[in-house]
Amino acid sequence: MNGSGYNVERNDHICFSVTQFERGETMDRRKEIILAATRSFSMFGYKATTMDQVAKIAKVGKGTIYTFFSNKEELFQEIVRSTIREMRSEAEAVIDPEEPFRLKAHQALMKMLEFREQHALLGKLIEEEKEIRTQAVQEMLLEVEDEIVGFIAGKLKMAIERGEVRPCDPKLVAYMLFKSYLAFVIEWPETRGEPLKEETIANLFNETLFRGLLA
Amino acid sequence: MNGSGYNVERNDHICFSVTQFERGETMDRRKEIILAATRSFSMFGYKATTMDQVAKIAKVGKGTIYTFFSNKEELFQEIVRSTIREMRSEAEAVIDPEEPFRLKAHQALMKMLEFREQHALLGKLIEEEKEIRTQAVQEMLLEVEDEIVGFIAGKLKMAIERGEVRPCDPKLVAYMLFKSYLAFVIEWPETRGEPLKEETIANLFNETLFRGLLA
DNA sequence: TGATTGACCGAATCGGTCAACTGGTCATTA
DNA sequence: TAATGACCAGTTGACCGATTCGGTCAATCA
Repeated sequence: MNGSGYNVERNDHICFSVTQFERGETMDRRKEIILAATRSFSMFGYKATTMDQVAKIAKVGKGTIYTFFSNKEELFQEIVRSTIREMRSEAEAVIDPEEPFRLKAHQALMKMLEFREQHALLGKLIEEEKEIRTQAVQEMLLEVEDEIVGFIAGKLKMAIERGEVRPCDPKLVAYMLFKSYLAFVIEWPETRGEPLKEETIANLFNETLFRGLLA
Repeated sequence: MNGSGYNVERNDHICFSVTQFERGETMDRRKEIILAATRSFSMFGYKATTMDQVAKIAKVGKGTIYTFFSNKEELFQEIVRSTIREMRSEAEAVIDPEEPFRLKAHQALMKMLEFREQHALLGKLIEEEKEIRTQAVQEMLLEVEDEIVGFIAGKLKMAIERGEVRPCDPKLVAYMLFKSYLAFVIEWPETRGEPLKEETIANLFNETLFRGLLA
């Protein structure tokens, strides 16, 4: 653990021989495994994904997986965490500190809505947590929620200090934003059939919550 | 079905003899059954409530229940629907048309938070749907969601026409209000341990969403 | 005579068992 | 020496008899 909010794994077990590393073979194997596992987790969920299956799709022996990841759960965590890291850095990248709060919020939201594949993974995991309550999935989703809510809350806190946003409890508002986002992106399509247009969702947030937050 | 949004059952099977009806005995039996079933559904949920149990609590023979309700699911629907009707009329009662939108919204929200404490039924059903996915409960909760979202959307539409609320898609905003409400009332206590104070929730809504909706 | 009842029935559910599967290891291989 | 897949122990879920439950109806009651 470090103080930045991310868990940085101790990767002692990843020790490349120079030749292999130079030829890029080891990284390819690792990447293939992650790619295969990501696809399988997205399609079948955590529990229904077998390590044999991952090995087969990645075209490696099962034992090879265990030279990179100490067990199934760690492979899973690595995938979900790097997904979240990627989303976070893209969000940061799209936020221009010079712009007003509402525009920044709108742009960040639009950027998040672009992550279709990542949404597919999270959607599958949420489904699995609802239907079979896999413990590893439950724990991971809680971590994801904390991570995202914490991120949003941090941004809100700064905006409040800058006087751009009226004083409020950033944690609660961030929680509301996150849950509303999930409701529209994941739950609405499930019960109402058709997913909402990205623009529709972004405009809705912009015209209600983002507007209501302004100082 | 009729057009008003409620299902009005064809009650051909309820034919009172004049004497019994005058003595109020038939209505008492029906009420006792509904009371017993409401208590049992609230305490144990739909699946764990047996018809023998309901008959015992209501102090009637099991067969008597089937003279009023054609099966367990219909009894259940009758109870949930009348609970929703009650919620609806309590909400209507607390809304003073003369008051400004934000105050009405705030008061209705407070009333709902209060209602929830007195009526454990819906909370129990949400718990059951999450834990054992009883189909009858799932279907009923979807109907409840539609009913409530429709109700809120109607109020919003009127407020928009009155010029009190800025133009927006009432269905989407109502959905967001409903889902946020559930997030704070049901999910927050589950993952964060302590439930939020009613006042905290109501103020949060008031200071963000309700404010953002104003024309 | 018509309302009420609870014993009864078939269907659904439960708990217990065991074969099949899965995560993880490690001796063998190239 | 990195990669592998046969192998092992622990877990799972398909299967099955026993039990419970929703719903019926002939007998009872007022």
